[in-house]
Amino acid sequence: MSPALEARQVKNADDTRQSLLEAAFDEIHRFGYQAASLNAILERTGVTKGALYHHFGSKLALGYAVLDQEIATKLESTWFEPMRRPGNPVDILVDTIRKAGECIGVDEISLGCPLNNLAQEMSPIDDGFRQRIDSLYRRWQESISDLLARGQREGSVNSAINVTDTALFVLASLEGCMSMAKNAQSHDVLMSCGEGLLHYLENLRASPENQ
Amino acid sequence: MSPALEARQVKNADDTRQSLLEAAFDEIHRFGYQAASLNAILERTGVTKGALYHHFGSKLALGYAVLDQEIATKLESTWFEPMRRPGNPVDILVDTIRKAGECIGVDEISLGCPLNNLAQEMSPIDDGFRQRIDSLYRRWQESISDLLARGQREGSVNSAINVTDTALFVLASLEGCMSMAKNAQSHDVLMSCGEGLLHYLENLRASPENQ
DNA sequence: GGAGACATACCAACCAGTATGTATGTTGAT
DNA sequence: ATCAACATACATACTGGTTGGTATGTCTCC
Repeated sequence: MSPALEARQVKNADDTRQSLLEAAFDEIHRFGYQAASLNAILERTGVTKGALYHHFGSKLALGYAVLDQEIATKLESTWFEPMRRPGNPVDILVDTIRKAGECIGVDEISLGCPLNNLAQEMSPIDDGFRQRIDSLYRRWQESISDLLARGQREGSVNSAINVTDTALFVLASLEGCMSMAKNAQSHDVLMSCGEGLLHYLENLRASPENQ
Repeated sequence: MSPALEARQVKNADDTRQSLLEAAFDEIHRFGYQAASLNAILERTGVTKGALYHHFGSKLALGYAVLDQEIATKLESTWFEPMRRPGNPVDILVDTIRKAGECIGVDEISLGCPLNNLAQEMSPIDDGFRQRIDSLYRRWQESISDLLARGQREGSVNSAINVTDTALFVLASLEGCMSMAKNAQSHDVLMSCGEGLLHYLENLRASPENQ
């Protein structure tokens, strides 16, 4: 009975913590970190300020936790994990990008990529944010470069390209396309900009005579 | 004597206004629009709050003025104007990008592109900002697509590409490269990411047999 | 004497953060 | 088995500081 009670209490505490993280993610996604209001987060969750400061020592700690937990897990499931699956690397890259682009709503488009939002806002003014964002971008870049490197070993990706630099450019273009679509608030812009990226990716395939 | 005195007074007023615009640009560039402090701007310029509200009706009006005047003129001189000059279009594009990348300091890199910063922060929460930013991006895209279209007419650019979509992707990649470099706070990242873009631009040239 | 170009003093709203209180367990000694 | 001591997980009320904005006064130039 003791472990059951303990489990229930712990789960309730974890629930409040999680609901705070989710509300904070949304608030930050909408207004940015600096303009995010703790009071607004508390109002939406029904949690009190005492509870918030029990779980997170400061607004900064809450922001870091949003990055480390909410944003990192979202990236893992929609980008990193699909890219580890077997298959033709360029096909996988194209599929992952296309799938991410297709299943996104107009409201999500206009809110933009949460990671890029935080990067643009916080990296120049807080090194804690910057380093956390940097490590996530590095993992993202590595997911792509690992994929391309495998393609080179298997002969499906042009062996002349530098996979590290190419992965960086692909990631930059990806974020750039989302930025343009965000400001235009247009799914069409995302798609026609994405077409440019997909066209670039096709050029990465090994030319037939080399295969 | 009368016109001279008038000129001096008018010039003083214009000077105040201009120094407010410049300080506001810098403050917004550093901290974003929402976190930009009017008091900080006043402190740096030595202008009083009464003077600020004499020239600008609100913080929003000041923000719009920074976009319409400061940012727009900077874009014109470093991007739009060079692209209207005669010469091989792809060469011009490459030169303009390379030149912009070379003469930028590390501190400017970590502050990022002022237009992109404002776009990411403000476009979802204020339509006045969004529309102004959108029109600037459209002019930027047009500068590029006009250049590419001229190249197609002159036979130096691959006639198969859609110049509008290509210009959009080039612009997106450009902003993406600057975003990655901003977060990495690294000139090297800007350069190696920019190499990816320049490599893409080379593919836009008309293939020899078609010339 | 009236308009342009400020200067000074002030205000209500909001912000992150804190001090204090409390209800509910958990634990260890008797 | 019971009770004191302690810890967790909050809840309430408050504080000092900052924010954008305004009301009013002043000085100069035409």
